[in-house]
Amino acid sequence: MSANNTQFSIAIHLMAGLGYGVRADLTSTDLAGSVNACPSFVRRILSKLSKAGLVRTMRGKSGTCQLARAAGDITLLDIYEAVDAPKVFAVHSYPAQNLCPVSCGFKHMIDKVLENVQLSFEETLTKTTLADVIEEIKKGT
Amino acid sequence: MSANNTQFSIAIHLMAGLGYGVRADLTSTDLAGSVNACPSFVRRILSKLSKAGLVRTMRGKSGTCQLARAAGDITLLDIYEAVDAPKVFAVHSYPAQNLCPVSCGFKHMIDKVLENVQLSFEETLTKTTLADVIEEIKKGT
DNA sequence: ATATTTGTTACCCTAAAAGAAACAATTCCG
DNA sequence: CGGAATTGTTTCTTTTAGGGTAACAAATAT
Repeated sequence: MSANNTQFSIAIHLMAGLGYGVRADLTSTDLAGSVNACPSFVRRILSKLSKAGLVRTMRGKSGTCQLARAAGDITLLDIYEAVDAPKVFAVHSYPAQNLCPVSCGFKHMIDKVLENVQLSFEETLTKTTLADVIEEIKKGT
Repeated sequence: MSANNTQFSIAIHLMAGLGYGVRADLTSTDLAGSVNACPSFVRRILSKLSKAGLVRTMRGKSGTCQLARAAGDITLLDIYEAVDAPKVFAVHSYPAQNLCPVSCGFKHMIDKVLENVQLSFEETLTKTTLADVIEEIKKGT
C-alpha cells in the first residue's frame, strides 16, 4: 500500500481517535498504535492538522494532542484541506500540439471541468462532521 | 509526471479528439499525436473505451476508431467507468488493533463515507456530456 | 501475400508516498 | 539546573502504482 495518498483517510482516523472520548488527549505514539503506522509519520500529519488549527498540541514532557474545537464544528472538508490531499482526479500534462485544435483547447476545458467537479466534491465533504464520523464508528461496533 | 492516474483525463482527451469533427475516424497514432503519448499506451486506453461500448474500433489495414454513439449521449461518468479510474480518495489499510474501538470501527465507517462521497461525485459526472466538453474546447480556442 | 492497424503482454523507468531514524526544540518535573 | 519525554522537522530508504516503450499476436483491406 503506497503511491496512493491515504493521508486524508489517516487524518480522519487520527481526528476520530482524538474525539472518541477514551481520553481527551493522546500522544502521537498512542495514535500511531491505533492507525498502525509509525509515530513519525503520524506526527507529520498531526503537524498539518495543528497548523490548520484543528488540533492543539503541547510539546515537552507529557506533551499531548487534543481537538482544538468541538467535533461537531469540524467537517471533513476542514480535514481534507488541512492535509492538502490530492484533487479528485489528475490531469495529464503534455506539450500542446499546435496543429491540433483539441490538443490546444483541452487544457482550458479540463481545468474548468475539474474545478466544477472538485467544488461539488468539497461541498459534499462539508455535510459530514467529525461528530457524525465518531457516531458512525460507535454505531458500527 | 507519474504515480498519479491520468487515464480518465487522457480518455476524455481521446474521446474529444474522436468527436471533435476534424475527421470521423482516427487511428491510435493520430490520437497519440494529439495527446502526446505513445500509440501503445493510447491503444491500451482505447481498448477499454471500446470494451465499454463508447468507441467502435476496426482492426486490420486502414483500421480506425470512431465514437460508438453521439457525443451528446456520452457522459463523463461513462468515460470514468470505462477506464476504471481510482476512487475520489484512497483509504489506508491496516491490521485493526483489537484494543482500540476506533481502530476496530474505522473501516466500516470510512467505507460508508467513501461510498456516499463517491456516489455524489459520480452524480456530478453525469451532468457533463462529451458534447459539452467539445463545445467548451471550441469556445476556448 | 503483404502491409497496416488494433489488441495484448511484458518489461523498464520514474516519481509519489509511506517507513524509519535521527535530531532539534520544547517543556515538565524532580 | 539537569534529565526525561514529547512534538516538530529533516533526511534517507523502501515500496509501489503507473506511464513509456517495444514486441508481437490477431485481424483485415488491398
